Amino acid sequence: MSKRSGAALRAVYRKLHRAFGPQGWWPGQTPFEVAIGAILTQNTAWTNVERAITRIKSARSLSPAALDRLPLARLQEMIRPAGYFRVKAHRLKNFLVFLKKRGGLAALKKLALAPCRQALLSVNGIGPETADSILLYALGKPVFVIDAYTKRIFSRHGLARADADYDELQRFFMDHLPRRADFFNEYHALIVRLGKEYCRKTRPRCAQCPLYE
DNA sequence: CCCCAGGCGTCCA
DNA sequence: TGGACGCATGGG
Repeated sequence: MSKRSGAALRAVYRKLHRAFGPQGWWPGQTPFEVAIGAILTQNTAWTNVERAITRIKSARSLSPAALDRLPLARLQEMIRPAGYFRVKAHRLKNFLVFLKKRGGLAALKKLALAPCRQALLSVNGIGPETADSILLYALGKPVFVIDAYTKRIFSRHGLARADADYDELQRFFMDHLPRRADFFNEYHALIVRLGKEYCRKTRPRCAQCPLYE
């Protein structure tokens, strides 16, 4: 069962990679930008996050110090296009306080995976997916990111239980795949690509999914 | 008009 | 421990 699951997961990866090629994730130039994007994209279309990040950049505020100096109300207006802007402004501020206390992302990166994850999860507004996105795409840690697309795709294709929670699903991937950051990076990016194009909730193009090939 | 998007915290049984 | 609910903008 363990071996077969691993083979199935690797087969899915091969199909996705053949269909879409390398995705070059995360869309963001610095670890800090990646982390900010990870918070802003919570339950939100990425195009809206891009608008918000563009506005932050235009204001020359895309750094921990500059964002920290920004009054809450100004931050809210800046990230308004990303939705949930009041909630997310607080979450960004919480993250900035955390970063300052921890000595920045570079210091955080020196920690081992488990304590680093635990630290991120202690921030109010950073849950498992956001923490894992930061760990993988900002800090280069070998952790598998689970998101709504992952659950939907793998349960629709009968490869995972529909009622599996986050940690269960993550263990499923991490116990059956080689734990390499660049591999997890590409795999998750491909899942999102597939999800956006072929695995929406309402199944517009479900039948043309490249996984059926 | 409707549904949807790369979640999370809070509240309550 | 887990389900309901609020949070909000922009696109289809």
